[in-house]
Amino acid sequence: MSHEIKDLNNYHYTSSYNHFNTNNQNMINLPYVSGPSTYNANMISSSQAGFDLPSKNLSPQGAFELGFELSPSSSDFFNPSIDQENGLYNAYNYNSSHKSHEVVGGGCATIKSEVRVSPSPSSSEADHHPGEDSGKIQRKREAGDGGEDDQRSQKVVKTKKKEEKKKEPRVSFMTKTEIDHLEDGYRWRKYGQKAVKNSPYPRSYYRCTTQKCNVKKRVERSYQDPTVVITTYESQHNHPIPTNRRTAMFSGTTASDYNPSSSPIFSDLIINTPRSFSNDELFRVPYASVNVNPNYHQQQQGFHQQESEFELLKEMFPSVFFKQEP
DNA sequence: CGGATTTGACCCGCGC
DNA sequence: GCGCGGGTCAAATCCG
Repeated sequence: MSHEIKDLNNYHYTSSYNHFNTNNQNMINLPYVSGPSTYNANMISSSQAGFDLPSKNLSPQGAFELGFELSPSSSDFFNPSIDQENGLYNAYNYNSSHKSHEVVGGGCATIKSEVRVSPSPSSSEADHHPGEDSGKIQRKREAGDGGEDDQRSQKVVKTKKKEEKKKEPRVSFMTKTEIDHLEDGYRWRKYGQKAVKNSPYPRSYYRCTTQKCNVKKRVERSYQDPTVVITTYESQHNHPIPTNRRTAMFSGTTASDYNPSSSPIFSDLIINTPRSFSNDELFRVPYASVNVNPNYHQQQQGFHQQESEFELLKEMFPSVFFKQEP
């Protein structure tokens, strides 16, 4: 069955931000909000948001704790570190020494659907992400081409795999929704499903259907809170959102209409400010891009630091930042 | 009929 | 070395 919700108004809504959803998805206020390591902690602080957090989450790291408890694999994705090699998130001035205090830095966060963004480096030794797709495919192909070269090929592949693993940015976030596969504007093909240890809920594996785009995402439901869906994106899209997939996120809201402080959307989404990522930037800049010219190629042209930061975010969460033209 | 999903098999890395 | 768990493949199946 297709997971597309073609008939729903929220078709274009991104899963992770489905608190914007005006349709009936049984969205429930999430009592915790957190950002990830890099974006995260500073962006959203659950413990200070005044939610009715479970007692176990009352610590500044409450949200993280929940995330880590969800599943062993999930915890990897919330690893609050950064890939210093690819430097992908360096723009956020992340300092790993702050990782245990990032959440503290936040102010008030009000959000209806939790957004846990966690660009996790794959470089960590503890970050075990076996089975990198490209590597496997290559391995199989090479193995099939010539038997004598198998071992040598495999060694090369293994090396490549390690290198690739180090450079795969991951972003995880949790969404309170009953929908398993949430729309984010891109087209995905499900290529696998596995049972998750200690969880009655399976984990689904999706791959971006766009050619030459090796972005993958995993979707699993928290066994502790079945209403929470954990989505993990791996790598970045190298293409714009498919044009036939329109993001209705901001439909009805024009550039002139938009006001972060008064918007019914963002009035519920007040995210803490990362050290190098202010609220103003978080919302104003993307909107500027959205409303002025949501063109992918222009995204490619990061003119300064702020924009480059948003490029990453926009790629990670395109449907948050883009309004696709009809 | 083409594309998406399902699902069992397989591979790999890691821990013991 | 072996077992386990995560991740992927690919044939079968489903569906519009």
